[in-house]
Amino acid sequence: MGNNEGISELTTGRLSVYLRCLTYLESLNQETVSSAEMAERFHLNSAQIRKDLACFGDFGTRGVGYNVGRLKEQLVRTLGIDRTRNVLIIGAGNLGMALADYKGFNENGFQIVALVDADREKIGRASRSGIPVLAYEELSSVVHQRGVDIAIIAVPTSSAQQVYDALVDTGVNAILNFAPVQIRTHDRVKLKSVDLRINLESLSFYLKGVEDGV
Amino acid sequence: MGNNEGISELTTGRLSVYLRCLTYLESLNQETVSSAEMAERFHLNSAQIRKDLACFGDFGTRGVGYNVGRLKEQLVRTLGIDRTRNVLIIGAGNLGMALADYKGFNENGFQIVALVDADREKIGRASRSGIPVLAYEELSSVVHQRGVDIAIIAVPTSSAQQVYDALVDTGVNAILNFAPVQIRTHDRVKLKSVDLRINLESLSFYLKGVEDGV
DNA sequence: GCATGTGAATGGATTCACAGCT
DNA sequence: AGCTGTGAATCCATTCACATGC
Repeated sequence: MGNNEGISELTTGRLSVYLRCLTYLESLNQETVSSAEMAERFHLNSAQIRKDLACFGDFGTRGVGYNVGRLKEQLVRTLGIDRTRNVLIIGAGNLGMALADYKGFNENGFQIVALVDADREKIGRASRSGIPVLAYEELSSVVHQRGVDIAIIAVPTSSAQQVYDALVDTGVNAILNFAPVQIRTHDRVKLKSVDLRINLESLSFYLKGVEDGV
Repeated sequence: MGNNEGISELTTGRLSVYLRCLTYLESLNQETVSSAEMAERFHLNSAQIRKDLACFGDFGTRGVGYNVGRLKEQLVRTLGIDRTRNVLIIGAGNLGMALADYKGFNENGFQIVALVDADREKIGRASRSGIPVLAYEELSSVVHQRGVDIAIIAVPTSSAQQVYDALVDTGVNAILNFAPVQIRTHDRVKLKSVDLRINLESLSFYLKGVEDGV
């Protein structure tokens, strides 16, 4: 089925965290782990771990805990990264190029297949690790020919909305946006935004509290 | 004073969004805006806008709305970006370099003062826009001499925790982390993490639902 | 005995709905 | 008449605490 209705993003975000913890435990050759031990080691809450995992099945054994390798496999499947996700980056500027070569984006279920850019100068080049820059005009055919599952928007703010709209038209279902704008979204397509500026401002707000508070 | 206790991060994140919306409205020379109009235009909730703003004072006028310029000024002050925040990036790899030249990090209250790296090869160079790469060994003196307010961790996962600890020792109060690890935190220091991998996995989870659901 | 899985309880955040001001 | 500011109501997430099963 895929009854993932009613699972919050907070929960799925934590699944990613658990997966990472399990990978670490596996590297230590640990066979079994209890929710209490995981909570202790990685500063999490044991009840929350159990509840999150229980959304997707009964993975544990009462009196024993969870089998590290098995639970990890299970999470990989739950997160849908047992198959490879092809990723396309729109915008071959500083950020786009850096993301293309980012390790975490090119392993364990994800693969950057290409970048696209509208700048003639950039087309035909490649990132350091050899990921090619293609023509933005060819967006639609790139998406289809390379089987793109996820698109990353790494263009300037001013063109982010139109890139988003174009991507929706190509039929891509999931988009990660780095441009600091309030995108006008389309229902079918899942959008996640990483807003670097908001993070900095949040830190600034905290600093102000420290400064003014003393 | 600075009674910012009890203000959630969700709220401050939205303040950043409102600030951006107001900047846009200002560029349109709009003098006044109601919470209902903002909600409509930018797909927000009007009651939430009012409640968020009311945490920091009575900025609006009943029957009229909010004065765009005045509210914007107010938010800038509330977020503590009326003064300039000096930012230091640790790690002059692809990501660090890209962030150094990122526009949003070098305007409106933020300024990247330098990068530091442990790699002798990189020290002495500069980013495209001319931000210098200094020696990681000099971390503490760089922080003090350049008046660093915020540090950005852009090093590989394996050294993130030790960089975090070193930063805490220098006395920096706010850190933005890009390494995908569960950092063991220190109370005094505010940490925000941007985990790119979690975002991709969340999109993958969504895609799995679409695929399996049909 | 021990740790999971879960209903019940708590705690937050969002939304509603209206009193109060312009 | 119109819109803010806010208590009350609702919704969602986290945590507690224990019955259940190994």
